[in-house]
Amino acid sequence: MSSGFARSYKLFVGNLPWTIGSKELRTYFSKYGHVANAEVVFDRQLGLSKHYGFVVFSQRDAFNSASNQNTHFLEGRVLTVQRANESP
DNA sequence: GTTGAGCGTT
Repeated sequence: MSSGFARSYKLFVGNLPWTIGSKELRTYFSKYGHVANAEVVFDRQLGLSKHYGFVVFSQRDAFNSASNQNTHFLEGRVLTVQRANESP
């Protein structure tokens, strides 16, 4: 079962609106629990968001709550949340 | 000012 206990609870968040930033992302996921770090990937060449980012939770409870829902809503848009590939 | 499919700038 794809189980995997990672050292950090990192989630890959995609389908982000163009108006969303790391702070907005952290604020949204902060509802589920304490967010250790949340950042949206930006293109250094263009300076625009890449429409996806990463959210790291400090507690498994927060990660569990967020991971329990694969579909999230932010600013009226649907966000795709998956576990990051960083740590298998 | 525009766009869109994906696992990254310090």
